Amino acid sequence: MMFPVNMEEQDYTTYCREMLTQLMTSKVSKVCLDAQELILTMISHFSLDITSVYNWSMVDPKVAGWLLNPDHPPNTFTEVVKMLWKDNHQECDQDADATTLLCQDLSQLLDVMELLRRRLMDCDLLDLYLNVEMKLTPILAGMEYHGICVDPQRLINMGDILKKRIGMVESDAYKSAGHRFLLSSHVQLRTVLFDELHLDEKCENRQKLARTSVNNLKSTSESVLVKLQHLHPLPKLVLEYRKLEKMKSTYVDGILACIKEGKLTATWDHTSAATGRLTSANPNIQSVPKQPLEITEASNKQPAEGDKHETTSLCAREPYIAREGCSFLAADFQSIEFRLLAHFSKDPSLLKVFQGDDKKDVFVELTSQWMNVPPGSVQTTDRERTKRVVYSIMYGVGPEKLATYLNVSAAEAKGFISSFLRRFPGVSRFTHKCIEECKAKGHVRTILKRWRLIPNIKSPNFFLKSQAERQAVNFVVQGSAADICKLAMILVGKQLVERGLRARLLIQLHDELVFEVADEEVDSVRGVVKDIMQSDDLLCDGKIKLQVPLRVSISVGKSWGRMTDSE
DNA sequence: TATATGACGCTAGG
DNA sequence: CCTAGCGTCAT
Repeated sequence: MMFPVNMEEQDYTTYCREMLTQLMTSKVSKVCLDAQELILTMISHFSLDITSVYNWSMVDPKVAGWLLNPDHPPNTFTEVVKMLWKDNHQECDQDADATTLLCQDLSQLLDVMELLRRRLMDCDLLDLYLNVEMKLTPILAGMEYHGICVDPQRLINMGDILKKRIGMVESDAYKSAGHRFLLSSHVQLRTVLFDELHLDEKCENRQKLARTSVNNLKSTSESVLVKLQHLHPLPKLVLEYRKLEKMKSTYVDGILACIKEGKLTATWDHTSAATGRLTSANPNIQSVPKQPLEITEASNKQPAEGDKHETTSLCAREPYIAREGCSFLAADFQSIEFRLLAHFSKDPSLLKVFQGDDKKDVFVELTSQWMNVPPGSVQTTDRERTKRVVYSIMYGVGPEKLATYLNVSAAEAKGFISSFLRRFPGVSRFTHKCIEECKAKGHVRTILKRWRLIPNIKSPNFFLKSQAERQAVNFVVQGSAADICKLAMILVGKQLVERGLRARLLIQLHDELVFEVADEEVDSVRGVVKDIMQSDDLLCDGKIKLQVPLRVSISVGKSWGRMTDSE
């Protein structure tokens, strides 16, 4: 590349912008470590329009390394080199000189990428790499650049309300425990609950209380406190304290700390989830609570009237506001993981649940099929239970954990699972197929051939082997859903640009996309987004056929906390 | 004595 | 099942 020296600064910037833009849109292969960061830098530095970077294409060695070994992605170029080198010459493992030399010489970048390309090809991952992952990179850079507007004053107000309430709950907790202690410390709480108050011994019909996973100590988690809350006032107070504290520390103070120049800019990480999902950090915007937190605020105006309480509802998503003249538009794949389970299992009864009327509630339909009762007479509790059972099977969790979710005995939970699997035998066939495939090949694959290596599938250790089996099944479902959502991001992005619509993707919540849209274009964008996400062509121009239709629900609002369904 | 780091437990989202 | 992030507690 040539850079002229005798140029005015403005001309120079223009020159660089033009040249780099031409380079980026050219057919020449460009290898770039951390391509997402480069694109973001270029957008900011040259004030480029996001839409102009969507067709940039580069290849990034780190993303390639992650696809090849998603559980241990390389974090630096050195690690990429090590990864290739280790696998190619396993015998001469200890020769560090060659490695460091290779890393220092960036002229090796092309060779490394060529090696990676060959490995991707051999592993049948090249198509996924070039046509999905690398096309996603500019979209992620755009999301980082765009950011989200947050009203800091709203957050500060929420923080004040929370602080007041936390103080009250704290003093109530000290009273009921009989002394002060660090309420946020699970270690101290454990001694108070079990050594001082002996609540575990008083527990009704000797329910099994959860243990901590590493040290096998008595747990103080939510499921335990729920079981203890009728024996003593303290557990309930701790539960409330934790909810308030979580909200304040993570979703008020934590978010406030991430606001820069009036907007929230999260980092979107392409390679940190082994399942192929995206993650966001600083802040993790994917975990901002959906459900509002109900708090009872003691009225301080009329203390004479005694027990007057006001209940306030705090919604963590409320302070997220669309820019002037814009609205948020959220598009949500309805129970996509469950639909994929039906697709993979090919179970006729399960498939039937997703065919026909879109307005039907799938969990009501499923409960009806399972229990042999008409959909009209399915109870809400039965519906919830069905949902839990389905997700437990998909996640591969055993009867013990399902029992804690449902608050029933392990034997009952086991009964639900086996009854479900008897009624929908395709599901068992699918899970067994996953496990067998994994045993035979050492890995499993998603619908777009993304893979995960699971060596523990042959472990002699029962716990490790069982965990590996759950991971194998879960990866196929969760990873395939991630694949489909990535395709949606790419195709919707492309279509919006082609139609010249002013809609920008802000957030991806695994099975949901949130856009910011100019008010006058909401209707057009809604149409485009829904059509594409529900289209049979979404999966590689229809080359891959799903056994079930995908359904998308749309909601629109000025605040992320107040979104209303929209046909 | 003061502060940095890593393991652990818990909980928000999906 | 898999993420991020906050808080304790030991080192």
